[in-house]
Amino acid sequence: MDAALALVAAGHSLGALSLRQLTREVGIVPTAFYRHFPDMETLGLALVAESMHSLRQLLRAARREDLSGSDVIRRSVEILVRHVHANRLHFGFIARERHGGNAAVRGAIRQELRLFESELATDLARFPILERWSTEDLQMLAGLLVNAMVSTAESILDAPARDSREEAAIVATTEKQLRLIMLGVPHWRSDASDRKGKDTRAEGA
Amino acid sequence: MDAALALVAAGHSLGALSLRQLTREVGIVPTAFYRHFPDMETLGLALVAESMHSLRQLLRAARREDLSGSDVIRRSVEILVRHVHANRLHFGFIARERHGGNAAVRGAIRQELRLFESELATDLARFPILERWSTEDLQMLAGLLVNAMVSTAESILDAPARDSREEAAIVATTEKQLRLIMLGVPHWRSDASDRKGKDTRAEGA
DNA sequence: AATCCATGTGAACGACTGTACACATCGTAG
DNA sequence: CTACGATGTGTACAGTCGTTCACATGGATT
Repeated sequence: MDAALALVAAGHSLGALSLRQLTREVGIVPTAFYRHFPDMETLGLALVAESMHSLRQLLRAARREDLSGSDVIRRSVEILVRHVHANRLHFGFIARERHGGNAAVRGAIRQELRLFESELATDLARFPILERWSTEDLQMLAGLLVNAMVSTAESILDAPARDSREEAAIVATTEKQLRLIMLGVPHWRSDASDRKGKDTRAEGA
Repeated sequence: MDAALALVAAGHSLGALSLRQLTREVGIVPTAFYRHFPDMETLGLALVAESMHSLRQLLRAARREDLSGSDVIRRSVEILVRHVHANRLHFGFIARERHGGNAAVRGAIRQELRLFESELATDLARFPILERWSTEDLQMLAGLLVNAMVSTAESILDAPARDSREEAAIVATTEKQLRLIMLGVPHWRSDASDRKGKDTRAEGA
């Protein structure tokens, strides 16, 4: 599995990765692959599971820290960046295969990401400002945040080298974006979402 | 190029697409490929250019409509959805290859997307609420919006069928997210972004 | 009418691919 | 000590791959 992650990080998508290449990298003979997985697809699913474990640890790390201060955003992003670097291969794999190749792998990633959003949503519910938010709205917010998170992670991974100036710029922009999102939170009214029908459908009383 | 788009949409990433497969789909002999492109990579770059043209037309369509009303968001998302469906293959190609395979193709897409963000930023500048925003802040906002846009497009493309209930849910969530972002805009103060250094660096006067 | 250029063809090559099968090795549980 | 299960090896085969080269064709330019 490590070899597969390394090769995927080196440029191939999982679908373009040949069984023989993989076993060559590991140092075993091609047929030995079948001792461990019946399929490349099965390998892919295993890698999804492993990578998602890394992602969950990100949430757990965030939970451990006390994020109640005024610089929640800065510290959250910092945790994110640290974890992306510590698990480069896992994050890279998810980024690559999220829309890339095999349908089953793609489906697994999508489902896991949805689950991840739900987890984040329940964490968000603990913040005083979000106390009164409905579950759906929390989910919506979580989606927005996960989205920003994933895209930041992808940008960092694409950046040429660690500790580059480019990475600092990415982080700064992400922090700004999160701050802008959070500025809207106190003024949010969920029911405004149903107003879009007000022109076409009369609403009595 | 159409055949390549079709095959990529059918599941292969561009890197996993074989020259022979492609020419088989077109109905010509493998060697005839070289009459048009020296490389698969070159084909990829051509497809990036073509697909980006579709994206730009999205902006142009948005400019044509008068978006000054109170339901800017709803109508913008509607334009997006319409264009995604009208150019399924192009959007799908970009989504797939953005983090997928060939490094050159990936680089081209990233660069073009940055350009696209800049275009959107200058369009945003025309809105009265954003009149006084700095260029960088506009770029930041544009990045956030493009991000949401791209991710919405990807979700729509992954949704099972057109006109599905799933798609309606995606659209609704996206509209909510955009509305939340826009709620923050009136309260934005750019200089707050530099406050993060206030602990470590003394700021006189 | 003669010529050229763009496009497509066909055969051929050596390299790589996935997978089947019989066999080797070796740590460990009985 | 023996037997077994897990893991790896070697050989083999038929299919696909990218790329080469000489050749065909047919519409447009002269």
